[in-house]
Amino acid sequence: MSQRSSTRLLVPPLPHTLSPAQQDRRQRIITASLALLRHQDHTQIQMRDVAIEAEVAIGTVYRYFQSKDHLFAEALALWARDLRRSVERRPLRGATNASRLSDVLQRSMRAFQAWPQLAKVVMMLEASDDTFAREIFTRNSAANLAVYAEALRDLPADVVVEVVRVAAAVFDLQLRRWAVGVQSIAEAYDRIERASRLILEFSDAGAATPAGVATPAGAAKTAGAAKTAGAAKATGPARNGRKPTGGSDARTS
Amino acid sequence: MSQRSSTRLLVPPLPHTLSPAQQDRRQRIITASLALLRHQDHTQIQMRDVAIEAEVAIGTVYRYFQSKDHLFAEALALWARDLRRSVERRPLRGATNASRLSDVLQRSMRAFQAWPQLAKVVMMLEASDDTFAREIFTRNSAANLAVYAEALRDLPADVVVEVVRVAAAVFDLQLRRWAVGVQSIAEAYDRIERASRLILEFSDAGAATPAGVATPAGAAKTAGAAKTAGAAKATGPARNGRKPTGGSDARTS
DNA sequence: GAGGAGATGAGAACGTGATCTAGTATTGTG
DNA sequence: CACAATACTAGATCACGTTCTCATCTCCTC
Repeated sequence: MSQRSSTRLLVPPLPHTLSPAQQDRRQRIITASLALLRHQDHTQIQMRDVAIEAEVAIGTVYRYFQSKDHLFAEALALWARDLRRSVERRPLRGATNASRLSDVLQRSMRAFQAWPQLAKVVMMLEASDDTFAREIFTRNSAANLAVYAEALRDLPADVVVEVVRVAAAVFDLQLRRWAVGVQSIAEAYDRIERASRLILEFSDAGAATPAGVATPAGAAKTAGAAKTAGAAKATGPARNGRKPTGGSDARTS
Repeated sequence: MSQRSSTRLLVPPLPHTLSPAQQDRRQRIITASLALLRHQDHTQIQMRDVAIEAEVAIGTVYRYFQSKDHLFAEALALWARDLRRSVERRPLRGATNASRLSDVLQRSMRAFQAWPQLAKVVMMLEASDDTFAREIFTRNSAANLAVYAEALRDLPADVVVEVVRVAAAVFDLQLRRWAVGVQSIAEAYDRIERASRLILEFSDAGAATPAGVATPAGAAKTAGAAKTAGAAKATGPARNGRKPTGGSDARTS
């Protein structure tokens, strides 16, 4: 949390309980934060900046959002919802589970590549203590798992669950390493492909996988694949209208 | 970083360039932060508290450490170095790569279980912008990879690299989910075991692995394994004196 | 021993997330 | 329409990481 121990008694209202004018005001604040995020990291955006951009008082920002973390969690969620529509227009590529999994992960990575400031927001939210921010972030993460699962076919449900968990872990780590500058975006793509193959090696053994785990030629091919992966991070509801898996995780906290 | 844009010209000196009195003072600050971390989260520890505990002025704390993040990165590193000695006294358990990998990961998890505040420190450091903190944290992460690699036998070097990267990603995610309360410690152990088996399924197919990927009995066994895993997170130099793998990653930033 | 350079101490000051205050505007109810 | 309740505004204030200031101490050199 922040510098002043929390004594505020009024919690942010649930969005659906707001009047139309309030919903508009709340949304304006979120879009203002995204607009500012286009030009600078969240660490450089002050809440007073957001208030000015949204044309509300600073107290109004805190009326709707518990904290800066909470606000940026909603901003990330808004971005993710918008991106769902675009990713639904592009079917996953690949003849094997590994290649399709790699494809969806690399699309997600590519979306962040286009807006690196959001990667830093993810980092922040992963470490956030704010319970409102955490809820929103957890829902997003669960939606990610559902989308990753759609890349997998002909596997038992329990195996799918495990695979997408490992895949999500890999993605998080690669995103982080890129976001903090420890590795290049090309390396991130490469590692995603390699890990996808490793994780699903048992399931794709019978498929026509031309490259092994660690061939230099494979690395070059990966860079090419990254170029052709055009969609964004798929974080929305499953395409069949299924509930996001893991959604109950957020409810237990 | 923090509330005041950084204008300080004097960077923290490298520890080995300090006089004996200064090294003692610096170390006192680090141990003071660890002592305070025994009773509260790092978010509740103020730098003035650390200064008082270490019996130095607040300016002296900032003489040796760039930021609060930097200080707690060194505190974590000190803890990790101490724990190397204890993990070196216990050979890894298991007849297969998956079981040995699971063992070392679960030992690491157990060390955090004994001191949960440190898990929150890891979360913070993963998102930290402070370059000094980042360097120390990156070195630690690289040392982790080296230790995980020692659990793997009879695998090509490039496969080992890939496996330990995925394993580290899984560990990070499980640690985080437990630290923020999204899952229990038992679940974290369980997921570590499952992921280890999944990742290494291709290599352990010929070994005598009695449990499948998702048996309830396996889950119960995992809890037992956690009880017997007594050592801490092995983060130090490789036992054979080998250089930590991935160490060059930190040098490139 | 004297003097200078560097380090440390004590505490003030700065900056930004977050909370509070007093006045004004809007909405809901009788 | 009048009044009460609620919401918003503008800006002051608080808290803690961080930086700065001035006085004092320690160490080194001549």
